[in-house]
Amino acid sequence: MKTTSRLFKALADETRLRILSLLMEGELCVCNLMEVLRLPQSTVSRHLAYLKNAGWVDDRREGVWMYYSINRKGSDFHDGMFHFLKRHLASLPVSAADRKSLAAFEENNKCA
Amino acid sequence: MKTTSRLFKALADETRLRILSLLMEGELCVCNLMEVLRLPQSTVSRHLAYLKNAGWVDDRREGVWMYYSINRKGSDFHDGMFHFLKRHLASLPVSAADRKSLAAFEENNKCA
DNA sequence: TGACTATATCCGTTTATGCGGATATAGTTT
DNA sequence: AAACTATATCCGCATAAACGGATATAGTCA
Repeated sequence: MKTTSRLFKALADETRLRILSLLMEGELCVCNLMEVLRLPQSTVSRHLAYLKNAGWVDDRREGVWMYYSINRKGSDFHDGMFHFLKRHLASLPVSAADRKSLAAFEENNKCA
Repeated sequence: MKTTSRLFKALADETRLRILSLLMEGELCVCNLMEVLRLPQSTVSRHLAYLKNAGWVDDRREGVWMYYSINRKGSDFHDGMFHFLKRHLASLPVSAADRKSLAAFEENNKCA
């Protein structure tokens, strides 16, 4: 039960929900997230560490960049919640706006 | 999005999850919850107010007693999450123990 | 009305969480 | 190795939550 509440705590923050929503499109590196969220790097990294710790995301190093993605190897709880969240978050205005600004940034690939 | 994170915050606490799990069996009054959770009345009432505020539970007065139940008139989000939670929480040891001690209390109806 | 009971709310204290600049780490390039 | 870049972690501060005893409220019964 304590574990369950910890998993929910990770979802109980607007920034982290925005991050998850963005990652549902595919993996992203920290710099992409910084740009879209317009938050300092330490803040973004902290939230990512929180999400990783709770098993929501996975990371992968590629040279100097860290790519984060939704963790597909989580528990049934993770899977079910992820599926549920995907539909819900997609319908929110903030998600749409974030996706849009992500697309703009990716076009001229500022990060690489 | 802020709304969504608020809804998750309400679930991000072990005591509140235990309360929800108990209410999934049916409505209960505050005194029942106090007994099962072994927590002071102010603490239980506070958590119930929190859950009600987030739309997770509903209340009903019957004389001097307040009966709380899962709110069935919530949003799609509430409904979906409730359905998901029901299966998950049921499988946790704490839930089983709480249900057991609730049954014991209800047998000699201490509250009424 | 007054005593009693169940519950809600208040308040001061403690604990947890978020923040972001500063610093540390790790990989890359020269 | 030295300079550079991306990311992680540290640290002090500010805000928010949880706690539970004390008090207020609302209903009941005599």
